[in-house]
Amino acid sequence: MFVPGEPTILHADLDAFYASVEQRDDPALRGRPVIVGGGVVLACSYEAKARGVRTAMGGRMARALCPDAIVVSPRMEAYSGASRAVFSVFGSVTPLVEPISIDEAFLDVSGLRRIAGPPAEIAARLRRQVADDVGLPITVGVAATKFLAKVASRVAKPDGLLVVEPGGELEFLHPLPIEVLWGVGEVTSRKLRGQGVTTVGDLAAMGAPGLESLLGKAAGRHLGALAHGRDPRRVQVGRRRRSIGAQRAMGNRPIPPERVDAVLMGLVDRVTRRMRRAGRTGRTVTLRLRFGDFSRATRSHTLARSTAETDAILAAIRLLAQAAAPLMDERGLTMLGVNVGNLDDSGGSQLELPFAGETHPIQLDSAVDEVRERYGLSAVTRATLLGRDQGLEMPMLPD
DNA sequence: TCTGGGGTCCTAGGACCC
DNA sequence: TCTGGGGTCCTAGGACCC
Repeated sequence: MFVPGEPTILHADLDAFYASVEQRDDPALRGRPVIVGGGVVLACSYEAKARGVRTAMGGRMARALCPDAIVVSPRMEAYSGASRAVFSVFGSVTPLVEPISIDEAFLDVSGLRRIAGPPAEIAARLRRQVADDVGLPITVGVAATKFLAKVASRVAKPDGLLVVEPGGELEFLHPLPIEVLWGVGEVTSRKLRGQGVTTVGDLAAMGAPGLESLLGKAAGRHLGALAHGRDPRRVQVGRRRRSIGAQRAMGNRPIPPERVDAVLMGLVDRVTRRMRRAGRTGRTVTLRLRFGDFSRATRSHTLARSTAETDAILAAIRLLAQAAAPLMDERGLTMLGVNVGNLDDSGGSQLELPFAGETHPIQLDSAVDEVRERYGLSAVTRATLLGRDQGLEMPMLPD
């Protein structure tokens, strides 16, 4: 049975984020169909969506649907800058912010009624402030649970605000198509529709045993609960990433065998740099492959110790690639990816000191001394010599 | 229309340990 | 000589999300 609760969770979601940033920065793009990305559509403005263009669609089809669209290359720095500005607005509303991606987050405003007014007012102010400070449209859903708040923002898009009032949750939820449920993608949708289940209400009426036998235990249980409006998940602050990866696709052209090692070196370098910058180390190294027929494969290996060192991770990736070579020959390789998971903290922030010329253990020692002089003896927990390109990495104690 | 790059979580089998 | 039940970790694959 569903127990209605106070709508105190906000789901804030920027509208057509990349495309909106482009329209903000170039007045000539405003009011016009804008597509970000060339080969595939990374994002598109609502004017383009109205013509049938969708995220992840092939560029050729997008241009066919909307020949007058303006296609722009992505500017990732502009988007992360805009994202930081928006999250700083979130942070001014409440410290209880759970980021979900570059352009959306949950906010828990349950304790703020006395000082900031009811959630609906907080949400309206938040939207105004993002518009005024950052110049971007944002939609906010407000409800008693994360899931309902997320559905509310989806229904309210674009540039909207929707509060799911207590007691009205199921009335709001049950007429909606099953695809609004988090966890219903193409495959699950097909399975459910095959059973005549098309709305969330249908799914709620289905009962746990049928659902679990159709979709598996965890997924069945999860979706059954959501369909009844049950979602006990709290807004979590300070969640950390569990894996870091990079990949490289070559369209439908195969990657020649003699290029594989060079691509892998580039990917490993990208991943390990990002790991060191984030102060993370990892143990499980995964090689991801995609082939001409769009089948996929992964090969992974777990190292004895957690690391962010380029050499150690590259060595593991090379062994995996060697073992997978027959597969690549057979099916024609079109994508290579490198992932490091099983992420640990390496114990705080870290410092990279680039050296010109050869690195040497003595330089490491003097660098450690220098850091200790500046920040105290306990500042350096570990120092690693990473080789000429990487300089020094020194995980520091948290501050 | 063939399909980018970054992630999360779940399942299932096998190895290994107690 | 044969053998239980429970737990953890690792690997591979798959669905899904933005």
